[in-house]
Amino acid sequence: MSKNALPPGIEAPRTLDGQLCFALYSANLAMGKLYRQLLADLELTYPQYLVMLVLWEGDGITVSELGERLFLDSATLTPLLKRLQTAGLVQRTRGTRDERQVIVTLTDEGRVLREKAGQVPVDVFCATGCEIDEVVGLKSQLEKLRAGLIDTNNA
Amino acid sequence: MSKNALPPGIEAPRTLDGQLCFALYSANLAMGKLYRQLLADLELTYPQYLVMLVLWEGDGITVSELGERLFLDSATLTPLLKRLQTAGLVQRTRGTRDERQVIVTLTDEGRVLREKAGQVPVDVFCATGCEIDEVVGLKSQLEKLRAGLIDTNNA
DNA sequence: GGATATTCAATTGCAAGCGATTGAATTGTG
DNA sequence: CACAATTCAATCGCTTGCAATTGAATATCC
Repeated sequence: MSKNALPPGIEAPRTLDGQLCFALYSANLAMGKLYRQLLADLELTYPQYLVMLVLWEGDGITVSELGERLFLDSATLTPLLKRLQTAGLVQRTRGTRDERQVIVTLTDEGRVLREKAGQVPVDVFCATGCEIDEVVGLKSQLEKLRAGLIDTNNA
Repeated sequence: MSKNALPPGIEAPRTLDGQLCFALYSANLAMGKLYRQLLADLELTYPQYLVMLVLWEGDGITVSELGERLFLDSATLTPLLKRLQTAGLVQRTRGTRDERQVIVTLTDEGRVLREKAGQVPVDVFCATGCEIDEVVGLKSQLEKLRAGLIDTNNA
């Protein structure tokens, strides 16, 4: 059962540019391209940067916990974390209490990288060409959308 | 030169959840998962569906034109179009006037699929859990963001 | 305790997405 | 006309992202 219906007289869009999904899809692609440039110096990809953001907030967490934060699963995270480990930014150790778990920890090098990454959010904000209020509002609208979509997916 | 700076006293966010990029990234992932479900019957992936949307608006266009609409390049589109061709939805023919170009045309089967896809946008709207006004506003905000980002990328 | 179910990370196979390059066709310029 | 520059699609190599499965460790239930 859907929460809401289209109001009478309103037609669902049939064109690419009429769709919310495409605005979301293409804005996300554009954001990814921006980050690729900004992260080139750090030798991080965009998803790798998101993982590092979580770890900079607090490391020593499991792959599952990382996945819950990022809405990703082990099929995506395991190879990504191996690459971060190869890059020397992260350590992966089996949990002692529960040997099924893998605990992800920052290396010193990984911690140091945080400083180098400090300018990235500022540069991103500048690149948006939006006012701060717009960015804040857009973020919360996207979070609401995400919540609605996830809610529907699990219904 | 950036269009705007952070207002004094406002700090750039350092957390994952403080970032616009992550809201965008994760909302886009959630949207992709929804579309995967909705498109399963049609045996289309999400990007393939976007390509079909363009072609349903008007086919007989080149790979480049498709790429301009979708903000994708041939490295992404060529393999995708080959899969659509294998699926019998699309024809690819070298241009006669300019043999560098490849013209993408719908097959009858591809045209028929349009009807089956008619319910998708309605279902997506329902799944958002948002009001129509919110969706419309969010779409235009995302388009503005996209424009700003692309503008910056090409600066 | 022992069988069963669940949880966790890893793996496989596939489809994007893109930087970089290639080769062919066309355009532009002298 | 000839030759350089440009355009176009295709290709290569790499990194996501995910459904489905696997195997090991743990939890649950009788």
